[in-house]
Amino acid sequence: MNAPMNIHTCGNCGLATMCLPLALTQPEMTQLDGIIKKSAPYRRGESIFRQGDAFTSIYAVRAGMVKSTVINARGEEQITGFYFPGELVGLNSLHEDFYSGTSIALETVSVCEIPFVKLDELSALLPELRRQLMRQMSQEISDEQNMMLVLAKTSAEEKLGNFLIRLSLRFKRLGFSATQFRLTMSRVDIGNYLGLAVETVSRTFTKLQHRGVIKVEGKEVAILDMEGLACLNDTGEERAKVLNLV
Amino acid sequence: MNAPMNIHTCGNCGLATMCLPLALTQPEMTQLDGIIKKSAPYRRGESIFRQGDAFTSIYAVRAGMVKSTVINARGEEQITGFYFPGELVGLNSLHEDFYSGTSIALETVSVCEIPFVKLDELSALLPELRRQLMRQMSQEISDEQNMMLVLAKTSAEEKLGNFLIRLSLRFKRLGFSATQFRLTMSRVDIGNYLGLAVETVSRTFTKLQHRGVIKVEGKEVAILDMEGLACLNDTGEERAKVLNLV
DNA sequence: GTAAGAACTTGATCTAGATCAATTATTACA
DNA sequence: TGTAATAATTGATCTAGATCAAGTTCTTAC
Repeated sequence: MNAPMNIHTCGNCGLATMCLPLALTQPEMTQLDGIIKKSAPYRRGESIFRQGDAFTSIYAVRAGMVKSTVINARGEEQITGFYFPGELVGLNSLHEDFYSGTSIALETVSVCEIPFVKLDELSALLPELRRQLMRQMSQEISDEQNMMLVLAKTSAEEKLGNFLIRLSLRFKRLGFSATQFRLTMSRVDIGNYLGLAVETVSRTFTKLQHRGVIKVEGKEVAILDMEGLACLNDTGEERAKVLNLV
Repeated sequence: MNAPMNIHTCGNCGLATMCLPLALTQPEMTQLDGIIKKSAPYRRGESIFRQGDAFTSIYAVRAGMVKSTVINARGEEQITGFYFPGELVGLNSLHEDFYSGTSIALETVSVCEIPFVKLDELSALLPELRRQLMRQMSQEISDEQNMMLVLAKTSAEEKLGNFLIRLSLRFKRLGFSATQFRLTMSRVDIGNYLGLAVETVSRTFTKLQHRGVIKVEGKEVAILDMEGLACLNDTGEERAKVLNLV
């Protein structure tokens, strides 16, 4: 009974089952805890690390939402992803000596800082830790490929629909409502991420609302017809055309 | 002197320095060789694995070029990437029990099949192998984020320019000419990958040629002005407007 | 509580690139 | 070596979404 309850550890973290400690035994979790650095929470707009900083650690989000951005060839900021609690930030940088992007808190955010050298060493000893790290990297590759599909192939409606559904799934995984949630990011951020002008994002929200698929009130979104939101492409598109234009 | 020279091993592979064996010692390479399965080369159009197959192995490309595809929500095939010799295919699937996409040989292709369970076990013993695997995964995350930028933000010209430059860099890395190469993939494939109609790909090739930035003859491409190709966005765009319209 | 600035919405117009259609090159195969 | 079949180019037209412009609503700080 040495560890007071108010100290945050992997063992008492509700996210353990969707984060690195997944499948670790108690003593293994303690080992992982041993290398994790805690830090003061970040406030809205603060950066956890910045593009070009020396790469030292990856970060597990513990509370709040984080956005990742890079500066593109044109010098504009481009959002490459949003990260929820239980997700790892910085995995795109460990092949280099510096962070290849900037991570910014979208609200008050707590993270676990995991020095990569130590994580790598520990992953030699703990097979489940190693495998979970790889799985999370693989998952990120997979997610990004999915995002590439969306960006390359789909209309504004489908992009936004897909975006909302993915948010919904992640809220659900965290134990929140899958059908009603608050968007942490601005319309500008959404447009930036989806490759759409802000105006288009706004108009598309309105359009989907008129169609009865969602209900929007500022940042509050309710998904009324999950099925419909998922099928804005084939039947949905056709049905919409029929309903609106004939 | 037991191993005959004509047997392919990591030790005598020219790609070793840009593939998993990077930084391994000779005996370590031999260990890695021990788990790698060789197979007959694949012919153009043949699949190395298919979406939905049980996930068992990742593959290192040894010769030829491979494309990765997935079937999207609309049931259409979408290309998620092209893989050169020295690159790993299948990293996006190791968080699941089945392959999340299909890999197809674009020409005659040789691969090294690496059973993942064995690779994982070996990576516990060989720190440099483990780190290189992670680096290659991280590199892929990074590349895909870059691709997301391109898809989300840029014009047809910039997309194609970026595509050609990335091909160029990879040919160069393999010791081939960075300024003159043969496109292995069709215009349809390029369009599919970049989110453009075939016609637009074709027209954009023509446009870039007229501008003197590249020279195209069917599948043969020569980059005449690398700088210009890289800057189709800012100055390039402006200059082009001035030259063409005023 | 309110003023100033963000963030968001809506409307009007313009354009890059999709789509449709036809022609010309390549490739593959008998 | 000739001929389908396939791939690539070019032209004409159409449209989704960008851009420009003008409100409106929400935040935040004093």
